Amino acid sequence: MALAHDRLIRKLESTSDLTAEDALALRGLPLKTRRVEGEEEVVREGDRPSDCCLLVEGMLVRQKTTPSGRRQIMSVHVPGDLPDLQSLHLDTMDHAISAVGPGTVAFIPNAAVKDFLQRRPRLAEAFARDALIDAAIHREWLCNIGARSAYQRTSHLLCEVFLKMKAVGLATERQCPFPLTQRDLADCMGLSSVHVNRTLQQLRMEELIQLSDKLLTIFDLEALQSAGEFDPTYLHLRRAAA
Amino acid sequence: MALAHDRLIRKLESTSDLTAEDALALRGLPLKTRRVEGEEEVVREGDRPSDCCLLVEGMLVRQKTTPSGRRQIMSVHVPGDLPDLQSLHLDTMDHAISAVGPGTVAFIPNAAVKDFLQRRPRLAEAFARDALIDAAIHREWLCNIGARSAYQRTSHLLCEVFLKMKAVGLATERQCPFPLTQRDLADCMGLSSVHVNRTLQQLRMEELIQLSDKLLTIFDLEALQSAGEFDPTYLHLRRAAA
DNA sequence: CGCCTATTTGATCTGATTCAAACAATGTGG
DNA sequence: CCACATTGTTTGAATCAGATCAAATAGGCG
Repeated sequence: MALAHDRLIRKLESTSDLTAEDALALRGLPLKTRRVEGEEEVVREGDRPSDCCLLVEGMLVRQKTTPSGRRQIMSVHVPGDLPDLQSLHLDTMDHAISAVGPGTVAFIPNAAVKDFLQRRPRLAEAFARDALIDAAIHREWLCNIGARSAYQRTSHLLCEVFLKMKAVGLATERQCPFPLTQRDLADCMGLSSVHVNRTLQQLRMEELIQLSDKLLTIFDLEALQSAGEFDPTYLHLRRAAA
Repeated sequence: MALAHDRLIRKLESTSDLTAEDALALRGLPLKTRRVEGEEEVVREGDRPSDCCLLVEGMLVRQKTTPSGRRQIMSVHVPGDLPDLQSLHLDTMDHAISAVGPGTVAFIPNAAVKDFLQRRPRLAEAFARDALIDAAIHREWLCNIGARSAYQRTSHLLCEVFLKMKAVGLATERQCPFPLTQRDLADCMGLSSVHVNRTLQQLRMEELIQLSDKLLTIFDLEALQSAGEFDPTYLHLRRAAA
C-alpha cells in the first residue's frame, strides 16, 4: 500500500526532519489496510490493541462517553496521523477511536513498530515528537474549551483542522474536506449542536467561512485566526503553516 | 539531594515497574535544586529550556494565558512529577509552569537525561509511559471541562489530586496538602471562582469533603468519586489506587 | 415516495458569570 | 502593638451565554 506509507511519511515530515533514508526505511513497515465507514469504532475503550493504527484516508476522532451519556471528542485526526501511538506503552485504551465518515485505516503490529524504532533512533525521535505534539494539542483544546467563548472556540477549531490538513497536503489555499457534522463539532467543543449551528451562521454571515457538503472554505484565514485567538505554535509544525 | 531522587523514584514506581538496579541508576542523575515561592513562574511560555524540571516539594501547575487574559491551568503536579518532559523533544515551550505556594524544584540538564535514557532502555520506557499518561490526563480533563457540570468537575478534580498525592505517599487515608486557591481551581475547570466557592460549599454541606488551611480532607472518597464520575483508569497507576 | 439523518429556527429556561461589597486571615512597617 | 495593606473567601443581586425542548425544513437514498 504505497498510499499509506506516503501519508505517514508526509505527516512525519510536517513535524520532523526526515532524511531520504528514513523515508525509505518507513516504507518497509508492514501494514494491513482496512476500509471504515460512518461512525464505526476503530478501537474501543478498554481494548488492549496489538496493532497501532494509521489513518490513510478520511478523518478519525478520539472520544470518550461519560457515564451520564455525554460524548467528548478529544482530538481530530487527518491522514498520516497515528492516533493511538500510546498503545505502544500503555496497555489499556482509555478512550475510543472512531471514524468520521468513510475512510481507510492501516494497522501495523505494535511489535513491528517497537522493533523498528529500536533500530532507527532518528525515527524514534520523530515518533516521540509526534506523541508530545499530541499532548500539546490536548492542552490547546483545554484552553479552547475552558477559556474561550463559543465563537472563539469554533473559529479556533476550524483553523486547526484546516492547517493540519494543509500540512499534509490535503488542502488547497482556501479549502479542505470537512466530514465533521455540527453534532461532532459540538462534542469537540463542549457545546450543544444548536449553538454550534448559530455560531457557524455568524461566521458565514461575516464571510469568514463557508461550510457545506463536507467541504470547508476559509475566505479570510487571518481574520478567522484572530477571531479564534489562534496561534499555530502549539502544532509545532516544521515550517510556518499560517 | 537524596529527597529529590527519592521523589522521582517513588513517582516512577507508581506508574512503572522498576528494579532495584533502575532505582540505583536514577540516583546517579545530576541535579540542582532550587526553592520556589508563591506564584513564581518556573518555566515561561516561549522558553527553550536546557534543563528538565523535577518537582520535589509543593505543587506546580502548567498554564497558558489567552490573549484576552483568561488563564487556563492544564495540569496539576505533585512531587516526583516531571512536568516538562516534553522539552526533551520539542524546543519551544508552548505553556508556562508555575509554582502554587512554596516548594522545591530540581533541574536536570536535558543532555544528561537524554544520555541516561539512551543507556537505560527500561527507564526510557518508564519515562515514555509517563509522557503518555500526561496526555491521558489531559484527555480526561477535556472530558471534565467539556462534558461535566461544575459539581462533577470539582469532585473529579479533587479525586484526581488526592489520588496522585496518595500514589507518591504524600496523603494519609483521608487527607492531603492542598495549596490551590479557589481561583486556581476555577482556572483548572473553566469556571469562575465565585461558582467554585458555591460548589465547594455544597460538597462541604453534603459532608463529602473539608477544605481549609491548604488541607483537603475527603470524608467519603467513594461518594466523591461517583459524584464526579471519577474512574482512575486514566491515571494508569500500577496498583489500584481507589 | 417515504425514511433517515443533518441542519435550521423559535421559544424558554438555567447554570454559571459578573459586579460589588463584606469579611477573614495574614503579614508589614512604623 | 496597632494601623493598614494584601490576599483569599464568602454573600447577594443582576445578567447572560448557552442549554434545552420542540418543531420545521432540507437533503440524500433505497
